[in-house]
Amino acid sequence: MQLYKSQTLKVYNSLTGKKEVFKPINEGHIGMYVCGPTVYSNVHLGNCRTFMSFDMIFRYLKHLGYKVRYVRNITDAGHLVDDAEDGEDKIAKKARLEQLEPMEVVQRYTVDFHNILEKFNFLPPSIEPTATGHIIEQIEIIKEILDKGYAYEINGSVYFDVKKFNESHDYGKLSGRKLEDMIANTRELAAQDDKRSPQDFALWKKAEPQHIMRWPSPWGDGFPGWHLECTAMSTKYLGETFDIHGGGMDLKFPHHECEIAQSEASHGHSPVNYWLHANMLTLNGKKMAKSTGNNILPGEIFSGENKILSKAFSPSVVRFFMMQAHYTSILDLSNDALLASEKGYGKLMDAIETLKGLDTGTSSDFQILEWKQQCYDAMNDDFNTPILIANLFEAVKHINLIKEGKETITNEDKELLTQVINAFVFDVLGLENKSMGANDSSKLSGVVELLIELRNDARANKDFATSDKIRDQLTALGIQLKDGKEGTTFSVS
RNA sequence: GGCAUCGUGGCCGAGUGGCUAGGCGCAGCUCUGCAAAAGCUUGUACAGCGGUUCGAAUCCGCUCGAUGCCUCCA
Repeated sequence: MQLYKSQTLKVYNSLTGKKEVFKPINEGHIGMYVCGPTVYSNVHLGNCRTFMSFDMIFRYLKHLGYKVRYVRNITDAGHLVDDAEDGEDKIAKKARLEQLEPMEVVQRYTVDFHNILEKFNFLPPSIEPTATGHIIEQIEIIKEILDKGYAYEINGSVYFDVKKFNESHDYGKLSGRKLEDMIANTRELAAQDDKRSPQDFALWKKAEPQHIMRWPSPWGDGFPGWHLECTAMSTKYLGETFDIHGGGMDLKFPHHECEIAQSEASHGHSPVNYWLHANMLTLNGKKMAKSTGNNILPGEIFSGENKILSKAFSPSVVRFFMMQAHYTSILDLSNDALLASEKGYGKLMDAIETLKGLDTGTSSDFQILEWKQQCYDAMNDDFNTPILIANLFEAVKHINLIKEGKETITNEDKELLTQVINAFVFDVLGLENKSMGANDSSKLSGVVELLIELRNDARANKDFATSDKIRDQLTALGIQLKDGKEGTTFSVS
């Protein structure tokens, strides 16, 4: 039997503002769409957090036995740099600045994006479609919206008529905005453009002669509006209504609001049952911004080449750090916080190593089944990874007590514990055991075992000068010796 | 200016109308030749001011502060 039949998953739906029992449209199957990156520069860490949250969600849904089609797009066209006047595409602008073909920019940063995600141990999505690969689908949707009367064409561009749409639909229901308020608060300096009202947004933009990214359309050469690709691609691969749509909080308005409007206008019904929004990452309590220098790239964390952190941190440690916070909370990254996570991560991994070699007995002091359900309860409560991790540390405590001979565990329970802990740590949280222990390279392991033996001989002879020299020099090399009841083990940092 | 979210102990970060979150750090103890590791024990909280309640950090109001959105943005 699939796990989802016995576990009740609840998710926080941004659309209703409530935690709701999750029920897919087709039993056993889930369609999930997440807004991916615009590939005009290196992915920054905040981006990674959002995608990591949905990677974890994807992993847990799969763990529960669902068949998930996870679509995460690559935006390689369509996002405007400024509003009306030059109408220049972000990608095109970067291409001009770097003297590259637009697709060269796209390729470079797509590769960077994939590299970083791989380091973070992301699962690849089921489909990773690009905006430029779906121009035809986007044009089709524009036609439908025009046919239904919710858009107008002017000077080779097509705009979505928000006011008209709002007469029969609720524009703003996701972000809790009222069109009247938006109109009242419109800034004065709205530049000259063809829009009937500032709230309207472009479905198709006419390309000026110098604009290098352009496609033919019924309205002339141009390029698609910046919200349309997600509607086109989610509809194509997941259908007109699908289960989960995710993205960063900052996309709630206007991006996701516009997606809803486009879908409702063209298809006549709401596109998504559960809207999930991942929250922002701040750096030292402030928002990340290139302009202020309060910014860090994932690669700079892994290499340690940055001015913000005292040392390098591995992708797994960063992942563990992010999993220690709930995905809907703002998370603040700082040196102290990463340092603390690194220690905790090491403790967890050490315990998983210890578990392998644990002696078993005739009874268990640790109620594994009860604990196991607590782990599921945590994840079922809107993917509460911090609580899951707290539960994992409960297990760590027992593992260490058993190792010290203060508690016992049966063989059967040990196997169950191993299975559950591996499932949650590696499959669901997506952590990797990069801190090698004795299972690392056998040569290193052999050498350290030899040194441990020599040290123990020295200790037996009360030659503490020699034994301390071995221990201290190994420590200096990053190899920590751990004396226990059952002998000495080591870990490499 | 408008909308939204949030404000927890030395740091990070869960949660909740009355019952230990957890990690890191600090202190004491056990173990150790000494340490480290591990275990045990302990302290320091719920932004401020009012209100609802038998009882609120948890609900309501106000104030202050932070973050996000309102223009592309995970």
